Amino acid sequence: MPAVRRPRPTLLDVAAAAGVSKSLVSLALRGDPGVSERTRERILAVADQVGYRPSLSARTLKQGRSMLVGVVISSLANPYHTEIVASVEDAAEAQGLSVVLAHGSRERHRLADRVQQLGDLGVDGLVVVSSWVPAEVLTTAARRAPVVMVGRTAEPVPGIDSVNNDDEHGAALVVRHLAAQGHERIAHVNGSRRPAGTARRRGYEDAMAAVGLESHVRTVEPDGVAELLAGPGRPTAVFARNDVEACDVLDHALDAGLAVPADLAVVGYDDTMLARRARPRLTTVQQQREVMGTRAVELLTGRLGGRADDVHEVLEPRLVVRASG
Amino acid sequence: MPAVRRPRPTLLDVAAAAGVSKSLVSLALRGDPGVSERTRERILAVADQVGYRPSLSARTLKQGRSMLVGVVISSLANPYHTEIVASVEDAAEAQGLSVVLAHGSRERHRLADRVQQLGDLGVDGLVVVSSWVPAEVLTTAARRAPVVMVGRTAEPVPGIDSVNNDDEHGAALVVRHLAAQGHERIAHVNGSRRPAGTARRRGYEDAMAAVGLESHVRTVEPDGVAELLAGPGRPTAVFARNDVEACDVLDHALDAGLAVPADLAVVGYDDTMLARRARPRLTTVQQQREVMGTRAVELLTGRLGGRADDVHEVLEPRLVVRASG
DNA sequence: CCGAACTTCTGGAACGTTCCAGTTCATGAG
DNA sequence: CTCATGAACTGGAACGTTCCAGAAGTTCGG
Repeated sequence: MPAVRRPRPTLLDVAAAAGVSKSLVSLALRGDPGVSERTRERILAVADQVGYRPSLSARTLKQGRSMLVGVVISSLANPYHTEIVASVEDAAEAQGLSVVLAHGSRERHRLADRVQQLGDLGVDGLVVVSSWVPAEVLTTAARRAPVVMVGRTAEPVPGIDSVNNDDEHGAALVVRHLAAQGHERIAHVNGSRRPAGTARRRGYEDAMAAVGLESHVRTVEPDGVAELLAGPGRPTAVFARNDVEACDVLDHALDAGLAVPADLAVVGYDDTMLARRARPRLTTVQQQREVMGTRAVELLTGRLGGRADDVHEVLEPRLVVRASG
Repeated sequence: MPAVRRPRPTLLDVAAAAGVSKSLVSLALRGDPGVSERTRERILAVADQVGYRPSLSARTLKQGRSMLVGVVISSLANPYHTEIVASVEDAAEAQGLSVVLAHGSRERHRLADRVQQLGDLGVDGLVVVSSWVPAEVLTTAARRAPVVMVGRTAEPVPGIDSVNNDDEHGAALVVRHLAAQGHERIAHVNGSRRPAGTARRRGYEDAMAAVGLESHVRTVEPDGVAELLAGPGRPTAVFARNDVEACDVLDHALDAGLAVPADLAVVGYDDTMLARRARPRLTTVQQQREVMGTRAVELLTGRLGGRADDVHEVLEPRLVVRASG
């Protein structure tokens, strides 16, 4: 099989083979009612037989829309992000939109490049699952197609919608849960200066104060965990800013010979598959991921329908209590 | 900021604003040497100022190529797949190609749809990171753009190149390693009927025979692990077909009160981040993932350069010994 | 001072669609 | 028999690029 790559057949080829005009082929393939049953069938058969496939570039160029939603994600390694992507995809598909994914790991400018690239491709909307994209890049992109930030909302950017969970509230849920179990020395592991991290830290601090534990507030960087668990006044509970870091805490606890949750309660955030795999199973905060995807796509179509005012959707997170604390 | 979406500026708009012809703008933006320095700078400035961005649909339509590589992946949840994608992306970028990703989880036909879709989009090459795509879909796709299967190679498909590791050999490495440590009752957990699973099973069986342990060959489905570890003649070592299932084995060992590796050695396959996170750290088989991406892109460009014969690249896997066995 | 050679720029055709304005032809009302 | 109606189909323009052939303008050897 020599795998000869000849120029792909076009509408004209199909038209010639079927003995009709290109316009009629176009109409038939798109299921236009004004084509007689007999001819439609014949055209479909011919198209199939010559292996015709439409050119999305040509269609996009002519129609000015692509029926494509671009999704930009900063890392494929973070299950939280990828799980959101899946929910966006399901929602888009339900609207007859297809999703193309781009990820720009490592450097920040690569992410920005990918946003532009998807824009150049002609997507009808853009979902950004990362707070790591400069605001001006988003604003520029939004001149051509609506943009929604999902899951990792940065400061609101004018003209850009967002869907997120209430990180402060989620953190408060954790603190109240731990406090209710009698924990007082509740530490927080959080090395992030980005919006979600900041909000969770603030939620932790405020909630600690609200339950009268402000004197026990103690926030450490991820690489300070070993030290945190070694000291004499070590905490009885640790709330980590996400599941990944919670797993690291579990790991350190194991090294330090601490039983979880007997000696140390550990709680994460995001309810990713890491939480469901960890031993003991991780107590964590669940965001409504499927709702996120659905709402994101709704916001896009809303913009395409002409809505001009910004919408910032905030979903209520839910505490999932498992074995770790 | 009302986020008004006006029609994007085109070459003609830039040309008008700069007082030159559209052709010259095109040349200037693409860095053609036949444009005088002065004019180029002026054009670039104007383009920037009106916010011009090229239309990839128009360019692809005219040029017949998109400088895009499509990557199709069956699941974002499998770290093995996503880590391959990252390596493909790096390699493509180094060649001036951009990557668009599509994933079709769940049903098989969705995956096939995404392959077609990327083809319709006009990608110059397709990398399929999944053995779950029907051969005839690949063959059809290959008529328009070269296709390479990576990492989960199915039976060779005529006209389709592939890059994979030697699963049989990898399995043999594991068996030899365990046997050398004195293990005899080495069981195999493998519920996959797909090519990689089958090859690893065969590699396990053959290697067991080669070290004189054919009487201890015992292969179980993933849901038979609890039973496997409970019985009286339980194995002293388990080789799982991938890291995910190895982690499940670790989980069951914990439930059964077995110490790893003292009571039970556990070995995985793929060397994903799961192996690096598990406790104890998982002994596993590493495939040369970066090489995979590079070779995959090389195979694509080779085809684009006119190569007609199929290439099936087989990389040698490497055993990574960690704490679990 | 002619024209060759080069540099710099331009206009139009083409890529594969969609869409609009028609055209053709049969049907049936008057 | 005529003409309006509608069903079925067609031709050409347009979308935003690229690319080719060629048009200006400039330089320079003879």
